[in-house]
Amino acid sequence: MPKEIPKAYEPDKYEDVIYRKWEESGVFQPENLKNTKGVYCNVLPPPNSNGELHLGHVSGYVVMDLMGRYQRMLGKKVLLLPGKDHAGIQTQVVYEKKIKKERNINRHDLGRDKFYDEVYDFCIDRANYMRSQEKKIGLSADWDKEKFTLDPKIVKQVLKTFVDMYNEVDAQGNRMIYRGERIINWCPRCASALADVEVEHEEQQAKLYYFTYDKNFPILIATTRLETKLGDTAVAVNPKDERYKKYIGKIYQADFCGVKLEIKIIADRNVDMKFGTGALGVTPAHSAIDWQMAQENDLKIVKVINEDGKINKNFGEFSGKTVLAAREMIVEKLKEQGLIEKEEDFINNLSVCERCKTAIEPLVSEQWFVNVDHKNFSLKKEARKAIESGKINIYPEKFKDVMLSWIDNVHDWCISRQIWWGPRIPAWYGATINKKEKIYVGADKPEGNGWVQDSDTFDTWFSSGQWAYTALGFPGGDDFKEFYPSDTMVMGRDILPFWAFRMIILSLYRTGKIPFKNLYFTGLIRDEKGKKMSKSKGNGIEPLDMIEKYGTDAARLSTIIGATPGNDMNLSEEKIAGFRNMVNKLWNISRYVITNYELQITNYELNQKKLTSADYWILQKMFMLISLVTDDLNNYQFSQAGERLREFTWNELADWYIEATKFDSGTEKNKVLGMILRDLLKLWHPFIPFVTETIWKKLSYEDFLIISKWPDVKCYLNIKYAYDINDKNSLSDFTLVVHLIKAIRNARLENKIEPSRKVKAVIHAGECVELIRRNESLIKGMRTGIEELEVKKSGEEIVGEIKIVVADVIIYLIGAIDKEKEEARIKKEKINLEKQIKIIKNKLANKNFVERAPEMIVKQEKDKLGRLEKEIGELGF
RNA sequence: GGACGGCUAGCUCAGCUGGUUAGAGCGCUACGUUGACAUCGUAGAGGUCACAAGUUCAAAUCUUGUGUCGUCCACCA
Repeated sequence: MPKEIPKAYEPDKYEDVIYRKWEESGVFQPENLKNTKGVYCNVLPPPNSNGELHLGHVSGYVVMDLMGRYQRMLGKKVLLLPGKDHAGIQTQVVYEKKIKKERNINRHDLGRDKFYDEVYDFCIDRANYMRSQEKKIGLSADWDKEKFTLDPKIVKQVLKTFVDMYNEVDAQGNRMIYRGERIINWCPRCASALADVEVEHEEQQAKLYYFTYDKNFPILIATTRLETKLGDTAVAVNPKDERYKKYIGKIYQADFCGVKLEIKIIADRNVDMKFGTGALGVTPAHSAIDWQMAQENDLKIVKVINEDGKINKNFGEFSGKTVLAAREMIVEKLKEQGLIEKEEDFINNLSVCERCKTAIEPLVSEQWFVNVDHKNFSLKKEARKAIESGKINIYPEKFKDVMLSWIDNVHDWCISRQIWWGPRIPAWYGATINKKEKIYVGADKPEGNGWVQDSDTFDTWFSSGQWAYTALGFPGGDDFKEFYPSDTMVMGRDILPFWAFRMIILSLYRTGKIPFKNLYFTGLIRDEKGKKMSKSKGNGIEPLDMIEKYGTDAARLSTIIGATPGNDMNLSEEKIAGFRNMVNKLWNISRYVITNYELQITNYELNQKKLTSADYWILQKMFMLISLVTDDLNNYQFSQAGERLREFTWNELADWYIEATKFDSGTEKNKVLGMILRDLLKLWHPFIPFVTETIWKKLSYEDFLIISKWPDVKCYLNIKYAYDINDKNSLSDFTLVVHLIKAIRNARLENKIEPSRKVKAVIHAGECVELIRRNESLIKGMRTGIEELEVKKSGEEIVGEIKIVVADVIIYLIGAIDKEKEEARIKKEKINLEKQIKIIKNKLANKNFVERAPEMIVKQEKDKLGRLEKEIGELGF
């Protein structure tokens, strides 16, 4: 056994080496695992391969890796399947910025094909870098199977889904995927349509204008967007509004700043009578609600704003102007004519593009949509069923309701994007015959000439939404057959509507099965003040910097301990440093044990006659720890499991048991310590794989810790304890010794006895006399400063000395009293005891309590009162 | 407007299905080079568990209401 171990754990000396050895040994490949029972699979969320890993990725991967390692140790055939996402719009935005900055060009300068090729290379490059980061954090994934969303086999399936859904036609001829002119969210900068979920809302200060179209128009209306009024075809009022009832149904011709409008007055119950003037100018082409009204009232739809964010043709002097310029011109003109009655400051919600934060223009455009409530197969209803029935288990549970309410409110999903990066929609348009457009939808280009492919690409979530099965090699792949549906899916709570929902609906449609059995949401990681981390604010913590500084294990712990599932967590560098200390503590415990003992690592046959109080105690604690941590992990209580492990390692093992071994005379230490260290390393391994594997190696085990078997409580149960180890309230001998030692230390400090000063102690131990005698060396050795110890069953009260009472045991410290300080200490003790006694007496004086509370509880209180009164009596009150 | 979540020690948070003297880590105070660890040890101080009412023998824990901060959804023309 090696005896030379460095004082401090230095992660960078071991991490890369160990990771490489794991990889080389093939343990990340499920096929290489021996004697497995059952399978476990987690299809890892593919990060967008256009940047680098941030803390959010890390915290998610740590959870997944933790679960994967745990399941592997349970003996399952474990597959953690990694991948990368091409991330349509986001990557295009990133790359456009890059070429603008580096080469001062835009994508049109390159042309579609060249642009695509460059972005592809860029993604591969980023993917390589990000993979190295994923390895750095210890992810035990099967890299041989890594997938990319643009892998031909995967794209083929994505296109097939599109074709299948297009060909899904109900009795009325409605397709599940259809092309149509509808109002959509348009990002002028990305020059693309966006799905509803890709739009964010930001509050902004705006002006609300009260105006009429011309001097003959009878109704005053309010708007913030005067320029869109060029496309108004109606004015809507609430049907109950007495002010406007008489106008409903009438049609007015108006001259709005030189543009002829035909305005119909319509009634709609959604109009808020209290807002503005209670009358709303309806612009069907540029507002979702108005568009809806236009459908219901058969209104004309006049497009005002173009895809480039400028005013459409046919609007005279306004045509070609930007939205803002047109607005100013109209304000000017209306003012000249005295048609603006007033302007009000007003805060409204501006819609912006989730990716580039540009203001969204709602506009009518021809796009591809998924009908989420199709008659042949209602995606939303099927998804609801899968979740409600519990086939998909959502954790934490509160997200089940979030998911369901989201499902209920979902609209048809716009899946076409006018960008270049990503798989193209497999639709071809033929030469027009008889002015009717010919369309062909199919995976491959149709026969014949003149077919032109749709220039749009897919919403990236249409592709990543199929990841759960495409990544596993659907339909024929072995992994798909063996591992689908996967066991766990982990993602940040922010992408529930984007990803979780889409994966569920698309998987149900394509495979007829749920994509995964358990869906676990993590919270978001924020800075120490609870602010969102962002590069521009400079408050982000770079995971790789932290790993370099404190080690991967510390970084992993910092994202696990203190995190409540689904709740956001604040993280600071100090916190990570704290966990570095934790890792180092474990290192030093091991260092001490390894260098001081010839540890048994194979034979744990204990000679129970030789076990000491401390031995029994730590074995019991270990038994409890294994049971509880196992339960915690089975219930996704990672933080709690981590805290238990820290508590055991630091406060029980290091502070008490290891300290005790320095004075304890037991002969079984090499076996007990061998068992404890072995199992402790196993329990810690899923959390902090590197340091545990490093120590494991120093223990000269043949196999890697990563493929060792999860601890079994059986060997702890075989020990004959003097008390019930399943009862966590039962006091072991050692617990009393701990209380005694703490009380002695406290009394010394309170009496200001110099730490170096040795004293004599006399103990009147009553029934505990044998127990105290057995543990004499501990009581003397463990920083109590006791040199001479006299243990008796009972004796005369020793007056004028420090007197400590713990349960039935009385300790006198001889010749060290500081009268004043001792009095103060006793007084404090007394107040404390009295407080407790009072509480219990009050309870017992309450007739209702004694009568109605369970007998157990009443007895507990009575016993406690007896004990406390005895103690307080001993102290002389 | 709808919903959800937080509000517990100076800070970050645990406290599940009601019964503990309300806990942890960091920070703070005092002391300490004791044979792994100063990335350490020992001992402390510090909280009307946001507020109010209710249920109960018993409430940080359950119910209702209020306040406050935050998040999401819808949407404000």
